[in-house]
Amino acid sequence: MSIFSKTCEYAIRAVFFIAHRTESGDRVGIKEIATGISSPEHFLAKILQDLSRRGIVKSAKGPNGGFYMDEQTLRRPLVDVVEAVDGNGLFVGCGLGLVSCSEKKPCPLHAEFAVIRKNIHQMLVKTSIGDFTEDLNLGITNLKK
Amino acid sequence: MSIFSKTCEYAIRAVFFIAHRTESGDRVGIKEIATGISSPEHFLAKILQDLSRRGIVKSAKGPNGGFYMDEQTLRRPLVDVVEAVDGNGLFVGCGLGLVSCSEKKPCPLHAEFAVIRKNIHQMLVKTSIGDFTEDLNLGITNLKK
DNA sequence: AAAATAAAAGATAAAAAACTCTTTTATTAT
DNA sequence: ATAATAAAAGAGTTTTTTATCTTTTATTTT
Repeated sequence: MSIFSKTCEYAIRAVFFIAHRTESGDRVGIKEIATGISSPEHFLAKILQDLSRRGIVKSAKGPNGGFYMDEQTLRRPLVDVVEAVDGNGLFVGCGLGLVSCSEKKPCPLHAEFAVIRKNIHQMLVKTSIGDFTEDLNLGITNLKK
Repeated sequence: MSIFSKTCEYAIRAVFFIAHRTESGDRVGIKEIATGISSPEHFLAKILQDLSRRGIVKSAKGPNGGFYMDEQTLRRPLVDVVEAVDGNGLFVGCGLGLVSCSEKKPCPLHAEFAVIRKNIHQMLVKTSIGDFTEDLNLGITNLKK
């Protein structure tokens, strides 16, 4: 198990990649993104179609088409990407899978999980898609394999 | 997505239940555990077989048989249960799924995830299976549905 | 020894997640 | 208008996870 689903990992890596490649305003094709983040091309295509429908990335068909981002999408918090793909199960909901778990009727790990869930949520709310472009440009960080 | 797999959620709930029901030293059957934690009986049986092989729970066949725990297993940290079922992917490994991600060649969220992973790990190391028995006995916490 | 009990083991089935391939639609450039 | 390009959409397949059912093995009680 990892924190995010595979789909969500690809989604986050893809939006980082697009942000980093479209600062100048131009577009980047699915093939280039897929190789750039080491993901299966057609599977990623499905994911980006979905993110596009939800307005998290922009896309254009035809020659010189591809995926890109505008100032507004670059400022969207990471939590928007995660929620679009994996839903909010990571932030709400019981760590032990109990639907009835609540402050009143808590599971044994309720308090412990509250802290962890809050940490994850805050991290994803504080960070925006565009925040990571500079380090990628500088080669400090990396999205491949 | 939730933090743990369904299997792991059942496993944790089951060990809590067994700990809580076997303080007095007696054994509890798979049927009783399954209804006590709202899990599918045969699926849970598989999980407990595995935990039993790994020494995380004890079991005995035949009349008056069932699952139980001794002092030693009650003191084992929760992380042992999680690692037995879900592996250590939650504590080690990259949040974005990059196998090559490291301090030297980090993914963009490397630092952010380091904190979260450490939180989760510490929580699971600090808490033991037996730590939750009292609250369950008092009816403060709950393992059903 | 025989019957009853309960976990272990084996074999299968259903559902969800991950992944692939093909066709269609929109856009641009010639 | 035509050809070329690239995403969108549709229709699968494969793998993993979750779940069920049946048979076997070990243990206890009578």
